[in-house]
Amino acid sequence: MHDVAAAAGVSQATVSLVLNSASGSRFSEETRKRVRDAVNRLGYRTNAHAKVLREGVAGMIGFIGDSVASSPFAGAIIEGAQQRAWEDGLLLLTVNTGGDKELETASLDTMLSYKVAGVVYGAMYHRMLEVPEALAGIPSVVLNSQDRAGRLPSVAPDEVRGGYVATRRLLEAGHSRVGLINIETLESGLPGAVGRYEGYTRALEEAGLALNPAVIRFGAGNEEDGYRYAMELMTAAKPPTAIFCANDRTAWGAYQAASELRLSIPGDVSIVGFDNQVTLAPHLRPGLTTLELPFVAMGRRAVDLILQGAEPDGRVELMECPLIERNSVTHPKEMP
Amino acid sequence: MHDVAAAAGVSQATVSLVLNSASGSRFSEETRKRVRDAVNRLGYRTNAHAKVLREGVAGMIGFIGDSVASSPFAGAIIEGAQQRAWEDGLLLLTVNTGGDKELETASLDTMLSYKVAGVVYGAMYHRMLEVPEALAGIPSVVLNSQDRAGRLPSVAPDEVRGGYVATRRLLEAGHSRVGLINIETLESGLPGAVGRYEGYTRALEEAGLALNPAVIRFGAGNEEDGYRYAMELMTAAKPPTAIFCANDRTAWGAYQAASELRLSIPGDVSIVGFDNQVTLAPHLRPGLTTLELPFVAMGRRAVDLILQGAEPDGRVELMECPLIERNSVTHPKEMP
DNA sequence: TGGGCGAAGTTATACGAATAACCCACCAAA
DNA sequence: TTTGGTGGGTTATTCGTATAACTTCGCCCA
Repeated sequence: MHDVAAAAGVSQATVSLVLNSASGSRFSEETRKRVRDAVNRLGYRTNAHAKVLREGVAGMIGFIGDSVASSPFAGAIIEGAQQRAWEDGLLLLTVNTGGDKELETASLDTMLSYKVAGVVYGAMYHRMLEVPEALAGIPSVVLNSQDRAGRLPSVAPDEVRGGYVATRRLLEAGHSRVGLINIETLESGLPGAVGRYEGYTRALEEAGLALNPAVIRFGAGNEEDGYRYAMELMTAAKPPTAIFCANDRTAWGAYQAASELRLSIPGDVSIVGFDNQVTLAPHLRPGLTTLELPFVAMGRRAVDLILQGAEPDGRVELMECPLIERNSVTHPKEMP
Repeated sequence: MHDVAAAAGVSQATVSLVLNSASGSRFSEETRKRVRDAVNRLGYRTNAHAKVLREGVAGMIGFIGDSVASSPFAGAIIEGAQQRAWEDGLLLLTVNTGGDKELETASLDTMLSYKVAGVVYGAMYHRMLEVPEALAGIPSVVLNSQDRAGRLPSVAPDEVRGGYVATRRLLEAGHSRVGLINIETLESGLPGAVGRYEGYTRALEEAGLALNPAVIRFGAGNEEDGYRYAMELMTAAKPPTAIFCANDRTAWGAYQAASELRLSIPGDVSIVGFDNQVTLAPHLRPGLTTLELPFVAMGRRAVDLILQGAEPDGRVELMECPLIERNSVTHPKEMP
């Protein structure tokens, strides 16, 4: 900057003031031009560290994730966060801890050294987690999970509403025997599993239908169990006419079962999934109607909160999972 | 740091020297202890910006990607890069441009303001690309792609060798009629498509087999085309006994065709894929034998090069794609 | 007796920018 | 003539750290 000043024949302070033009038309147009020319000529770029040193806070937001970047889908979370950050001219300082607590502490420490404006603590899948104490010191929010201690604000998908919407979609198509292949809830206590189940029961209840254990199964959330339980359900005496699979992989398994039983989807059985996995849902035949986890929106929202100062008020913001219509749902074949 | 100095009853310089202990046993053990105690008591953390300001270069590496973070698989590239960077205590400053050139320029500019030690310019899939000029100024490497201008060093998968290994795997199992469903090469010029094809032809040649256009197809690399062309190949007069599908999605399509034709994999036809997509390859039945794109290794290697200074020597480092054995390959049914 | 030396610290300065406070010339109004 | 205001700058200081250069003290040896 001193070089620029010299080249423009003014003082360093003038250069700074002109560049940040905070002070309106404090300087003559001619001087301003000389400064700008010199800047371009010398290819000057302001040193961000000097700036931060003076101002106290950096134009960076820390992002700590367990394995977010390498997870096939949750990566979109980073994209959302980064988009939002950039809208305010901030960059993301990212770390994938892979669950390594030591790395987590150390990298968080480094981030704090860099005076990040805040920290997003993201998780690969929705759960309750322990957050590092050091986060208490600066604006921070838990993303795609919730702070077990209930202190930091969290942003997470609205699983209950998701389960409700999925089920309603089937009910409104005219189905009354709606099966469910969920992820095991009790042991895992996963908000996704618990919430989707709750949404399912709520929708049935609201429609005046009784919960029927005969058409409900709990599995591991993979295609094996999807296959196995769909097989069970569809070969039973009174098979359901529609199944809500609490994730897309389970739905894939159900597709395989249907194919093996020579049942058509959605002709013989309608299916709704959950997750909208881009490598799967659009490519199944027929395309899978499913709910999308709003990763990008959640990422954006988390940074939003940081930029607003993110008090540790323990609030949990649940974001809606949009229904993605494809072709796996229709009305039941015959209304018995 | 001045506070720490005051608390320990020494000068700021002493604190700095003790903390960086570069000067060996310059200070008495007692003084060192007093300093360390004061540091802990006050929860002092060195200000990274002041440090960078003095030293000129930051402990950060920039990562610019087109859509790497949001791509379901290439995200692993970031993980590798970050792992390697952290081994030297550096953090990653990441940006996803989504192809937006303006954002790219602007964020790169910001990174340079932050005096990053280098920049990794990563791509979602292997191709030739234009790199921003500003990269010329600092150590930088192109990752999972190549610099069209041939200036920056690149790290990319060895597609030719991958195609060769895949094909050899089938030849060594005893197949002599090995089909290929590749991605269209001519128009796209994609290194992946071109390279895998070359590897295929090389393996056949080496085995003394003639290239047989009747068992070769070029598609879009999706499951539709995989299905269609596998159908064509397997219903022909002399069907191949094995097919190398140049990506996993194509292989998935081939599985569907086989299923429809009531052909068993690998009993009636062996299949090798490419990509080792974690959401797909292990979940197909039978598990798909395929080649893995070495994302983590490539990410690591790119940062390695940066840390070594990464001269713009235009070198291209090709990294081997490991063969992932599952259950889609066996020897041909009968040797005609 | 004084010079040399090592141990243990301290002082002073630079890194690059932002900004409060000051300065000076010139003009208008009293 | 004095006072005051204003346009157009400049000077000096601050942020937090690293480190070269210097100081001080005690001890040993010629």
